[in-house]
Amino acid sequence: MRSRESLTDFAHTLVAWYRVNARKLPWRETTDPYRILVSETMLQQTRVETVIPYYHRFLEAYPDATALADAAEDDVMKLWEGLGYYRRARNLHRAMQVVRDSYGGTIPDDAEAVRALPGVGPYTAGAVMSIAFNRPQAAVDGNVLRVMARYLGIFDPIDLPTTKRTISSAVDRAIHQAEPRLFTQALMELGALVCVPRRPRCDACPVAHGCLGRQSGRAAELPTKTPKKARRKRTIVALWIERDGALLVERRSDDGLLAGMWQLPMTELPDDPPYSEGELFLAARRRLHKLAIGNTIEADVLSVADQPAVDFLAIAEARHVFTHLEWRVVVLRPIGYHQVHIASDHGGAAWVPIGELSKLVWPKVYQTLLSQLLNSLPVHRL
DNA sequence: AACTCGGGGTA
DNA sequence: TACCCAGAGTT
Repeated sequence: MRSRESLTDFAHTLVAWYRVNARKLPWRETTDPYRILVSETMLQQTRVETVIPYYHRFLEAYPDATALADAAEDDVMKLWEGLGYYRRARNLHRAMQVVRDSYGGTIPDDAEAVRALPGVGPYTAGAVMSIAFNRPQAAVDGNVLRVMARYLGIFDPIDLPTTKRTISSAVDRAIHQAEPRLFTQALMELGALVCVPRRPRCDACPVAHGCLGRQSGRAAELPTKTPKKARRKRTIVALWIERDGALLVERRSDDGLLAGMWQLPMTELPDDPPYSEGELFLAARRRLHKLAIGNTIEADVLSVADQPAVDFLAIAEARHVFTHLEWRVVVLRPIGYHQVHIASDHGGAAWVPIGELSKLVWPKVYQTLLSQLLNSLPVHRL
């Protein structure tokens, strides 16, 4: 481990570099802990350029903690739509309700209280404490893990808790040697601009002289990570059922993937692809059957779900890659019967006028499919 | 310690 | 493709 002297030099050099090279970012115009927390939450696993427009819209709608606490969850989700990791939005909403109810609407200058808020982990707590309150508490994100693994010459995988602790304690010591607010951002800024994942720009690095990774000649190989499992693939059969200018849609479960968001009525096929067209149609027929149970329609057609009396037309297809999962979504439109009488209270589905679809919160893959289908298809009648 | 949870930019 | 991004929560 490094001596206090070298950590002091490291901290001072880094901050001096940051004062000259810092990017101008919206959340650097303030030290309001609420705004810092909003930005840090949005920035979790998300790039700066992606966050900026969301940050502006969100703070315009909810300028302070109480405004967010008082908002309806669906409205909060609508502003988060497309940003991903939607649990972040629910947790931030709940966190501000705690702040409203327990702290009078002001985020407390208290590390334990901040860390206890929903959605606030070790990194975000450190970021809020150091950036907003200028307290010497380490904020260790992916940038910092990479920078420190290289600077300290750590070849152990950075995703291991023990490695994270080693780096975190080094940063905890270093942050005392400089102004915390600047040091935290300087370390991340170095990772974003100079000590980048591939081909680090060591020639432009202010602390290259003390970097063990560079001295070993293997800086670009760092950090190491444990190998991860391959993504599994799934096939989704979704139904396009339109009637009188309304579309049949359904809401996802309140927990799990894309919790509470809207989608076309669908079934996720149980196994890995590939599936034949016949298997897709069979799954679609079964889903349609569930939607139609208890209704007057086509009892003769749908009562025997496995009989191919209803046919389908594939009208759209999209692939979507999640972190641990890959979807192929096939949209099928039933043909071969005249009318569908499906009440909104069957199978969890609801009829929504096409003009009002945009009021709902949609996962990206369904946004893509809907815009394709609503723009390209002629108005079709069932 | 492993797994879940989005979406997009980049080589 | 594969990796990575201002990670947190659950099991």
